[in-house]
Amino acid sequence: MDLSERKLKILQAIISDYVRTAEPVGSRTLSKHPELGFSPATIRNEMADLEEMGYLTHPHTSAGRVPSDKAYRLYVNALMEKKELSKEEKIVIAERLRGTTNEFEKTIEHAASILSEITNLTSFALTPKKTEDVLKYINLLPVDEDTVVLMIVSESGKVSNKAIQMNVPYTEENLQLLSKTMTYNYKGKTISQALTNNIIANFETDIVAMSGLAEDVMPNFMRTLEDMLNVNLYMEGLTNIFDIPEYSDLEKARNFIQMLSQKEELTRKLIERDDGIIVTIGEENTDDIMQDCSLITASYHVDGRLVGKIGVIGPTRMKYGEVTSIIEFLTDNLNNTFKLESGGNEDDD
Amino acid sequence: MDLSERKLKILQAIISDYVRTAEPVGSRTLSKHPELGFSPATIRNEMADLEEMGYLTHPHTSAGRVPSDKAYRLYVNALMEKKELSKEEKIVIAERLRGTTNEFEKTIEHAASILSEITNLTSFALTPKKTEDVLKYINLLPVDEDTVVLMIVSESGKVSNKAIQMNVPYTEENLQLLSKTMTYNYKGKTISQALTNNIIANFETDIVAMSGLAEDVMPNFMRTLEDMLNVNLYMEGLTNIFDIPEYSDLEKARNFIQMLSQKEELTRKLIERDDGIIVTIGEENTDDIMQDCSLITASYHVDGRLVGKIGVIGPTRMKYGEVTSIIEFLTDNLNNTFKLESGGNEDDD
DNA sequence: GTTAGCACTCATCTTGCCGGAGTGCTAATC
DNA sequence: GATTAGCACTCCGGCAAGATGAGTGCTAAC
Repeated sequence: MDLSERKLKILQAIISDYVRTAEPVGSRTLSKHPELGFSPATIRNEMADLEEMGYLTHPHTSAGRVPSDKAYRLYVNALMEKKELSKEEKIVIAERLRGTTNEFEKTIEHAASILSEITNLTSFALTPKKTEDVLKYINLLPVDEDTVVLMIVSESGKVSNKAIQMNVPYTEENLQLLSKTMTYNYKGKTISQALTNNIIANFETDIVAMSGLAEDVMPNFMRTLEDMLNVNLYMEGLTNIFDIPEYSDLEKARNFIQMLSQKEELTRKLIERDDGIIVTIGEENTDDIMQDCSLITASYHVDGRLVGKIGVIGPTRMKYGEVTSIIEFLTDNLNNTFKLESGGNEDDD
Repeated sequence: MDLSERKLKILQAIISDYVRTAEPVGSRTLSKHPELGFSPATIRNEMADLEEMGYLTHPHTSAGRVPSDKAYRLYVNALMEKKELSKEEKIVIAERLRGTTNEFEKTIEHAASILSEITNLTSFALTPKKTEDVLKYINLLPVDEDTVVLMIVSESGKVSNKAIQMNVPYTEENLQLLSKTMTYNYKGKTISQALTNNIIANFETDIVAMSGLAEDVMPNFMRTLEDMLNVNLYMEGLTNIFDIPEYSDLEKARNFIQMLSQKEELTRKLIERDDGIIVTIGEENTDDIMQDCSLITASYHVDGRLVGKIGVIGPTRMKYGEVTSIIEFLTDNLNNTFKLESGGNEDDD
């Protein structure tokens, strides 16, 4: 059941009108489109067909047509033209992104805020999950009698640490030995590899004198590794939702904001999305609560290895072409930023 | 112009009714109050007086009376009874607070979430500003040829660090020397003292060999100290606002949420509030945007020295007595938690 | 000083009406 | 056979009129 050229044109016109105005589109309005030289009646017939095929719906008998999720899907897959950003726009975005401090987290946060400003949608950005980050250096430092600081440095320049309360007395020598052993065992391993490889077992047999020390240190080491995997979620333009007619209903606005307030859950959902630019439209979202939203996410890369996410969430009625172009440009930009300038010059915390 | 006993009683009844129902209170309703054995007409006269004195307002002629901010202020200062929490409530709260992991930040976050749940308002919590935190130990650690990790440990157990890209080559010996000098100079100083006391000047004259090193390190040291002063703002129950009749207007809800989205600004405002339980009602807030909100904040202490904030924000029509009692109990609880268990057992980040 | 009574005000809810936008169907037209 | 004009029909949204009811202010009586 292929769509005729004409049906496609009509569908496209309906989508573009509806996206612009948020009003159901009628046959008369459409017949005035320059590319559509047909009378309203003809268009009505075509629209009736399109409705039967599931591409359009009808809020009520005497209203115009509204695109269905299926129509948006078709649009995104086939009809949509990616809007190439103008030179000026590109410059503005690039400038604003570069204008930030060169702190990693701040740059990400800023990218989200730019995105929400340009698209007038709610945007978010997720810092990379450091599963693939490689351990470089582990050290244990004496602070006072019963406190030792564990420090872990990774290739990406991230430094993590934890103050450990020691239950057994330690000597500086033992501490150094343990540091070296740990570095020897874990250096070059990714965090996720390290997490599945607890070397405490070896200690217990190998070096009896250190087993007590290791028992104090290793659980903390593991927990710190886990902490290193934590990602930050930045969100911007939450109140943009109030400008969107679809959410002029208080109950809907509430649900939307409530959904976005559940940061842990949201983070989980965003992380598990595939890489690249992914568009999910309305019902395609597995989540009940997101059934009338569309979500566009993209991944950016740090050092070509760590993967973060950035994207927008908004009503199914959104400018898919424009938004994807912007996100694409933005992630390209981030990829470059984090390729060239990356190194140890980033911040912990 | 003192208020008669009777006027006070009437005012109190109006406030308690209005807080409960969110509806303007009429004379007939009031005359049915058990403590108010007067006819509606008498009460009307008194209400007219109270209105003249600025304690009541009138949405329109044929509506009941609504308390003004001035009335709430009087209520909070003199009329309100602090509601002593019941044993069960106390136990529930204490249990839930204790049930969290013993990570500092998580506990604070959890406290905010408990607070918003119990009060049905929007709550927030601010981690302590560490201005008064005392430096304990500073170390510089070689990582690779041009990377050094700066580590700062404070009395409160906070460990901060920063990977530094070195522009000049270093020797391990120099590094140690600099570490020691810095520790010697800064140990026992508070962060705010340290920030106003850049010792780089001394280096340039004293130890020429190290001046290059210090020039690389010191700016990073200062920046890290500044970072250590950053506080985290947790917010919970943002969508509770939608349950409050005052905010059933979309525009108002939007403004409220927009205000709370500006985290930096909000943080600043909260920090600069006085310690102890502070209630600001409606117009008392210096901020335009908060003129129809009331804000209740309290401070909690860590180690008796560092001060954090916790509180709620909601409509001026709120249960001041109940809320302040809850906040008081919660901060007492936090104070105890952070007095006994504090030490080095907290997390960075 | 207190209260009953009464006229008056004003918001809100209900109802009915009308206009406009848009549809579906049929018959005429190209 | 595809296209179009015409027309009856549907439904939403806005508006006005009227009814309702809560509450007030004032006056006069208790």
